[in-house]
Amino acid sequence: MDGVSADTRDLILTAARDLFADRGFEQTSLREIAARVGITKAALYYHFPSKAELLEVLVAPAFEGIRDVLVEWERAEGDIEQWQAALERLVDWMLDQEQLFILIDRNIEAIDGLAQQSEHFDAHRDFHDRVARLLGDPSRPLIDRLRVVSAIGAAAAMFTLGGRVPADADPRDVRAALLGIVRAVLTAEPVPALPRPTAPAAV
Amino acid sequence: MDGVSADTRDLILTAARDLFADRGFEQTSLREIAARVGITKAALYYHFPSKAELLEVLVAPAFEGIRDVLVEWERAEGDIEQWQAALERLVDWMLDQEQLFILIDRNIEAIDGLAQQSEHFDAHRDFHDRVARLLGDPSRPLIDRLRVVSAIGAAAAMFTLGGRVPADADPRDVRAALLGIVRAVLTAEPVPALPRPTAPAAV
DNA sequence: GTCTATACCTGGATAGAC
DNA sequence: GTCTATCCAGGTATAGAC
Repeated sequence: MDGVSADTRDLILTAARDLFADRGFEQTSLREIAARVGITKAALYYHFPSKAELLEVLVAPAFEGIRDVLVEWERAEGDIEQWQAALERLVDWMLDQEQLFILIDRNIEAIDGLAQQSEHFDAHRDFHDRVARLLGDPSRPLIDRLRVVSAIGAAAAMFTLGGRVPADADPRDVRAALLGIVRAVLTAEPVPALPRPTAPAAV
Repeated sequence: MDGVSADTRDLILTAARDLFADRGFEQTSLREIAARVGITKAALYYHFPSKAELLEVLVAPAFEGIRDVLVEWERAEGDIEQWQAALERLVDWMLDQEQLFILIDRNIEAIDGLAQQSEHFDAHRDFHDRVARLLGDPSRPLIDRLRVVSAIGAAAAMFTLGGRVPADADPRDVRAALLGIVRAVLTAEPVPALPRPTAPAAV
């Protein structure tokens, strides 16, 4: 049979994922993708109606994964243990889908822009809306809002700032460290105004 | 007199900053910038040699500010109080330069891409190098590396995920919360392997 | 059903007139 | 210091070969 023969559509998706993750969505031309697959630029349009939809097909599953976590946050108002559990799943998912997550982070601006115009990218819009709603919800204590948002940022920072998991580290240790950090953020207390002697040097 | 008359170069920079922050670098055409200033697209090229350099002039001071914080991290190996002090300056700087920071975060992918090709964007490359070096340094405990990187991610998450400071919040409360979160991350301990995320962990 | 050839439009960039 | 004219690359779209 042809169970092994990756069809053109899959080859296109693979080439696009690698190029988008490497040099970014905007910096990747359809000509490059077509060349890597071995077809012409126009042939892409038989398989995908636009460059944007190519990106969406790649990232949609990821945002659906994050959405599930956020939905639980909303359900579990103020319950830190529930949040911690949801964050744990997010951390595991990030470690699992490392490549995909890097792609999303690198191209978050492109995804943002496309989501505003396109009728697609529903999952992304949904994610963005939920975060904004959470952050701006006056019915919750400010510290709780910042705890949740900062916990996501802390968990993702390794990817957003560093790019990848340190090669010399045991993945289990990384997981343990990230979970500990997440828990610390979720239970963090505001610091009363500290008079720091060091003058905040202006930029 | 022309003391008040902002010259064309300043008008271009202002228009570019607003447009880049609003719809993003790639999505903003030189035509739009020129139109907002009231000149033609080609006229921009008298003031700036390329679209990329326009962006660099805008963001360079910011990366120099971050670099100073990172330099201190490297100096203060393992000294959490030193890191906390550096992070405090970073938080204050973010809250001060909110608009600029949002611009950078929105366009980090474009900046990344341009920094790879251009001989400019030195400050950005330097920042990126230092984070990667810190994260991959086997001579430091893994937990310390992740603490520092995650602390930056936690502090910046409000901007990277939410977009801006909640309108209803007192800036001093936001600062106190962020500093508390940063401190919690810097002192976070790894969580021993938990068998089940849903287990009612007693804390 | 799959792909090539080709044309169109927008956007970044340059040259040269004024 | 600003403009017109022009070029080239890239995303988009269609017609038609196989």
